[in-house]
Amino acid sequence: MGVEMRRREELIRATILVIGEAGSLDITVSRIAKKAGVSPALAFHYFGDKERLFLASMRHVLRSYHNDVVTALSSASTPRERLERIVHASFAPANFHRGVIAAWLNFYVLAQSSEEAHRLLRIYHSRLRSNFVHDLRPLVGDRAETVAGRLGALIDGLYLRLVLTPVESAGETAIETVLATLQNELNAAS
Amino acid sequence: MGVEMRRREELIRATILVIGEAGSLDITVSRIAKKAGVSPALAFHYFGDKERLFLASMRHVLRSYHNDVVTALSSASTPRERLERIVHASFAPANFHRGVIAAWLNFYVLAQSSEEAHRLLRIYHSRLRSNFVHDLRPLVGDRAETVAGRLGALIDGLYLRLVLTPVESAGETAIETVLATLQNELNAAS
DNA sequence: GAATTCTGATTGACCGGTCAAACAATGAGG
DNA sequence: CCTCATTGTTTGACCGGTCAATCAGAATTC
Repeated sequence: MGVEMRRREELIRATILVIGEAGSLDITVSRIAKKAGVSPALAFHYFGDKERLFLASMRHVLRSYHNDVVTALSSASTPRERLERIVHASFAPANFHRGVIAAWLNFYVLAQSSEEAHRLLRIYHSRLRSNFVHDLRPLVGDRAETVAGRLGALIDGLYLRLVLTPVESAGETAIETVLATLQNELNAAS
Repeated sequence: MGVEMRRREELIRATILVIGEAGSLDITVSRIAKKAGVSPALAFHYFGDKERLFLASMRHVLRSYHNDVVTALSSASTPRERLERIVHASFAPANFHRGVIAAWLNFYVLAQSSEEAHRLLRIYHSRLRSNFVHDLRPLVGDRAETVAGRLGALIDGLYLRLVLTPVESAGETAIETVLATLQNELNAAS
């Protein structure tokens, strides 16, 4: 039983790596399988088709990010502190590997033609939004929705630009940017 | 001589349309040619290969955006007014068609594997940045660079989310968002 | 009739997906 | 212990289809 799981994880890991190398979804299942040390047929056996393999990989990324956020929030008390934790988690090192960023970008592309990808992406958006809103409410009142939307867009935009400049310190800079914008919004609300 | 130009423009227009329909670059030259009312071979004759056709289309989009900005700036006087014009131009209706947005998104994807796409994208980034910096300098002094980066990332992020929710009024909302963020930054600087 | 514009036909390579069968692990019956 | 059957795991070989790119030459223009 454990064999199947190990193979699935191996293939998912390989998928992210190969997407990082290619920068796009224009990759072959053979290449992924080779990186996973397995025959292409096995990938089809476990995942059905190429799209499902990619979606499984993306679900893995999403779950990982979600866990980071939950963990970060568990030890925070004040709304302000919780907001900062969310921002930090959003730019955690685990999300900063080439493959993960490239996968995100291509996830947006796929969301335009795949119903399932679209669904998953909306879940991510609404989770992020609701996390923000929950802790913004006590600080900015009914502007919480608006501010949450802005911060979410800013985070996505910063990631988008990261695709081009994979600098090591970019994570810290991005965090500062979002936190400064948050601070501006808090000032504006008072 | 005018024939070649007309065909090129027709093919570029068709390329943007087809990208909009598919949401990705995973499209065939045949499909583009058919939409342009021309044989696939002609597309190869004029553009050499598929990538060059797409890059030409993207150059067209970039040039069009640049013209919008220049026009908008020509009739603005104060720095504040100029900044607002840039933001408005960035969300001008011409950029709001499905195809253009999808092309932008896939442009980022291609920039990871195509040197030329990467180059073009950097040009766009540095132009936008320098436009912003020029008019931010008198308003926020040496924070101009930082603020310009933030606004640029925010614009890109808003576009990214537009891919998912092609609402008509999204343009107005996006403009308000960026202008509000700008206002916050101006307040913070004083 | 020369130059330009354009196409139909073709090709050669590649790739997603299938399938039948080999191989390994487990365990029940003797 | 040793069959032997059952189930899960894995692969090599293969196929149908697609598509970018080519090319020789037809149509059109000047």
